[in-house]
Amino acid sequence: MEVQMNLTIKQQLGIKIRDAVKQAVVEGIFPDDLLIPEVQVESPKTSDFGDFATNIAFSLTKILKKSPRDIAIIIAKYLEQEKIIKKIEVAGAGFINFWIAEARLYEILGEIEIKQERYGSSNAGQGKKTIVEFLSANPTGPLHVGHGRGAVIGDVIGNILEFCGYDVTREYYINDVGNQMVKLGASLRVRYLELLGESLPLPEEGYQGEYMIDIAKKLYELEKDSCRNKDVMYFKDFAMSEILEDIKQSLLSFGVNFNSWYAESTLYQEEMTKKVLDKLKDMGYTYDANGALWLKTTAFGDDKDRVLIRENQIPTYFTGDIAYHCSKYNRGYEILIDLWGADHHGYINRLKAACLALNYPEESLVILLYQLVSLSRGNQPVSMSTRQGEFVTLSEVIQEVGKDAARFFFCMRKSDAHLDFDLELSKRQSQENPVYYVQYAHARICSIFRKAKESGLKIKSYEEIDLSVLNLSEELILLSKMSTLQDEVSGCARLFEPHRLTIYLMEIVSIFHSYYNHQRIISSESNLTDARLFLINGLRIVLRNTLSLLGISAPEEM
RNA sequence: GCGUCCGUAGCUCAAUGGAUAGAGCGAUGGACUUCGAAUCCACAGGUUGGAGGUUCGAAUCCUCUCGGACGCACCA
Repeated sequence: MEVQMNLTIKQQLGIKIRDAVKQAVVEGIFPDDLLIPEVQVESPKTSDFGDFATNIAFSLTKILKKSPRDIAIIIAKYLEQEKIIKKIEVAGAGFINFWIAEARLYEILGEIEIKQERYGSSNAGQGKKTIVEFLSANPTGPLHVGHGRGAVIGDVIGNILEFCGYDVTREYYINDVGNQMVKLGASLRVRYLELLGESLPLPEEGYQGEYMIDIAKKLYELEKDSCRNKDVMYFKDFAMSEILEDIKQSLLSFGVNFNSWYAESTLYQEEMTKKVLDKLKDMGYTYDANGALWLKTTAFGDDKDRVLIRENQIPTYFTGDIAYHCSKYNRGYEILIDLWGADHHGYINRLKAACLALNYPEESLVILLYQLVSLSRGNQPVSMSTRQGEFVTLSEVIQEVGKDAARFFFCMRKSDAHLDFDLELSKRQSQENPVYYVQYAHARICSIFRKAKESGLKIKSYEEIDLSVLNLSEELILLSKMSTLQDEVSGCARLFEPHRLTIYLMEIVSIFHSYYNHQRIISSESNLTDARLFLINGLRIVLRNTLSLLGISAPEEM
């Protein structure tokens, strides 16, 4: 069998199953006009049900008016001779279970040897220009733990899409315009004047956090008392650039890399906002009422119309956001992915409505939500108000539990589920955190190779090794699991669900640990040793590639 | 009041509409003279909040209901 470079085993099976159904049609066993449903090939939950399984018979029962079991038997008959299938079985009410031929499983190792760090990648995205906008936390304070979740999910989605062949930009939208920024400047001004001996009250809803005092001290060190008469805008600019610098630093230590920072103020400088407003007016989707300018978002599925320009003639945040999304389209992006905290969900319809009004294709804008993180320390809830300055910063958490553990933790959960981050628990369990379970497997494999090297063993190439000695069920299960990496990654990309990768890792690593505890990799049988070393080297690459998508290190020693 | 999301083992969470609902933590009992015990093995733990419905089949979809989180601005 030649090394199959393009299709995964799962994909191959899907095609063969479809062909089998077609063949049954050709031979008149199934009716000519049969509409073949999409073939679903799944990894069964237990290996008793084989390497893969399909439920195709169930989806045909209604059309064919036969029992699923009878249909399964018919289809299975056409697949018996397939070379990649070792054993086929009709089970349960009509599942078809497949065991894959060893020779096909061994090819996985050949494919890994060739592809190395690209193993698991694909070209599903066909280079489509994609922009993932995430985090976009207001530059009014340091990032807190809650931000960590959005940062990691966005970052990993970016990695996954890239690995699937999309041309990805990660962008941070900086809200540097508006009332809150004025309050930020005013708050700094008060803190600065305090240092000069003038005591003033903080502004209403000002920023009370201690970091503002630090920033004031820094300003004082640089400028002494020369800013006494500067206006609020001056203080705003200083505070914002300090805070942004701090945010960038936190992200760097968290392994999150944005390659684009887009300031809201740019939209006004480039008159994007005005252009968009004109366009919406020309299209007849706006009207005046109560002294304000409104957009008829209700015509596109929103609950109520929304204000574009307030009575005081200042555009709303919404207007800026429409212009911002136009700018993404204008910059040539075909797929726009926005990742928002779930507290913004009420905003979705409004933005989608605006993009529809401007004739952008509906499916090109994907808005993803992640549920907020509630923080607790033991049973005590911890407040996370930026304004009042009570929060645990992301940097502190990274320092306490480590980048890898924090990233893994945030990725373990489905993003639309609430997440309770218990600081006590995460610290207490830090040594037993699942991330170590995965990393330990990688380190263990590396350790075996150090041992092998000491004994003068080398990794031979795919061509040189007799892999047929790998015939234990654990070895075959491991291989079949390794074969699904690309399927897993593209599933994550399709559904925007990065947490599947952590689950994949846990599953495959648990097979490995068990295997390791029961079998010796390096033994006196040299053929077996060569083959097993080659097997775990392939696994090492699978682990490394998956961890790298998650932005988690794959240590050689721990 | 309206809307969105969530409710699964003691705890934190998995499970494309599929087979006997699974992991980890925690509890209990075992496994290092041998490639790393951050591991493995065994055992226990459930009316998937509740009630109806849809169908070959529901934790998943629909309706109602109970609990929780978050939204419902001419704030950002």
